[in-house]
Amino acid sequence: MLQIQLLRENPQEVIDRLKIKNFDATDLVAEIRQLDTDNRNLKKSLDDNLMEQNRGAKEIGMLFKEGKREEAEGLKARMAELKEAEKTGRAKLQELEELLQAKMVLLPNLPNAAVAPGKGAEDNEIVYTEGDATNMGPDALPHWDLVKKYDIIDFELGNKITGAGFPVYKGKGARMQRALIDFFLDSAIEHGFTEIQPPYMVNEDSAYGTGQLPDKEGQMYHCQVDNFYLIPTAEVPVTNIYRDVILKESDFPLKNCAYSACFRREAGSYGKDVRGLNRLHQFDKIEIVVIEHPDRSYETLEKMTNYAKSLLTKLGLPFRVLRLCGGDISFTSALTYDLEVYSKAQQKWLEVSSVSNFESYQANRLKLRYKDATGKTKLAHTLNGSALALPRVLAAILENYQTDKGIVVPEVLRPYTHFDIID
RNA sequence: GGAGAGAUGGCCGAGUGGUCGAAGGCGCACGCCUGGAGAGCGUGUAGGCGCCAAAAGCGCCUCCUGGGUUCGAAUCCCAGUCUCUCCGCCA
Repeated sequence: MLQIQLLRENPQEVIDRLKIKNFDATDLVAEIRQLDTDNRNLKKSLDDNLMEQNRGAKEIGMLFKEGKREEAEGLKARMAELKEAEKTGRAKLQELEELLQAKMVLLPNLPNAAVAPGKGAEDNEIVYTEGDATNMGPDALPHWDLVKKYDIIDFELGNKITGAGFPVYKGKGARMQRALIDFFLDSAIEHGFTEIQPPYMVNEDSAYGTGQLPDKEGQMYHCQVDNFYLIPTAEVPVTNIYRDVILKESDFPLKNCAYSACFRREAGSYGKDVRGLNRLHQFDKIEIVVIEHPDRSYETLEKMTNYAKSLLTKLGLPFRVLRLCGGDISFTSALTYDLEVYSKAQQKWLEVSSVSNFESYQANRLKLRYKDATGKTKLAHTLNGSALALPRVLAAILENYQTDKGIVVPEVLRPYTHFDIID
């Protein structure tokens, strides 16, 4: 959520910058400003009422003590009037506040100045490429054939047990998963991240705190009996650690990493992109989450992106980095880099990481703040990124490392897999 | 699942109708003291919102949450949530 002060002080800037995200905020901003004014006026009159009541109550106490009964009774009558006005004022204020809040969450985060305008994925800017992204011969198999050939992932079985999008990893497939998780976690720890094992279900407050609610409700699995949500990413529980927290400046940066299974309903995605490991309802991911001082968050974004890049380099996968354009960047992000690996058999770029700076947008909802040098409380900045999401990394490894003899395990993973080929 | 106890500031803990945003202690910060440290002494130490150009100042709200009683609620009543203990079940 944006800070309302921004709309008070500089509404035009908000409108202009949101244009980059192809979002026309003109009417919404006007509406919010009106609501905000009404809200403050009402609050003022309610406060005045309450002040009179507070004073009156004290006075009545005094009057009774002094034995001035009639005077006290007279005041009581006045109090009854005030109370009546208070009731209507309160109801109206609550209504206004809820409406204001509901409108505020409709405003996306402002994009950073580096975000280029654009319609969609095709307008993203390639800022870096690495490795050999040429295609393999016509004999190269896509991973959904490879996993059958070597019997390491069983989609049919997942179908039987649960449904589409819940694959079963078997034998060396399962061990590859475990190796990747360990490799990613160990690397993150080496880079100064603290490992967290979060809950896989969160309550409503947490889902709201990171912005999954009220918007993306349909994207999460909901456990209705207890009103819990299955996490779509570890970002949700890990960031919510800091909900309602006030940090010291010296606490920055807070660097956490977490492995978790992620659950996504993916309502509305069909077609060829969902084939094999490309899009699943349950998948594994290592997430890095950083809470940072506003002055340093962009520096940190670069570091996080570089860190994610280093993982792909070590795995020997060709990849590129995109700076997302206004049309493709998420609602809540100010600047996002996507990392895509090249899958030689599918002849396609696959997104394996997305690293974003949310600036204070998430922090505002989370009430995640810090005290600055002068003792003022201010909103912190939050950042997160995948480092990395497993299924597509695995898909790329399987495809790019296939040989006549089997799938060669990338060097860095061998200490974790304890085997060097899948055959 | 059954029975009971509880929820107060960063923490511990007092407070059962008004002068309580809240004693006292711990912690923390600053100052004095010291060669330095400790001890000791002193001062300060929640958050949100509004009025104000801003600071100062003033006002409102917050003692788990939401209602209620009352002129007045941390304190009384109702509902809910959470935590703890015991029993049962269980990886």
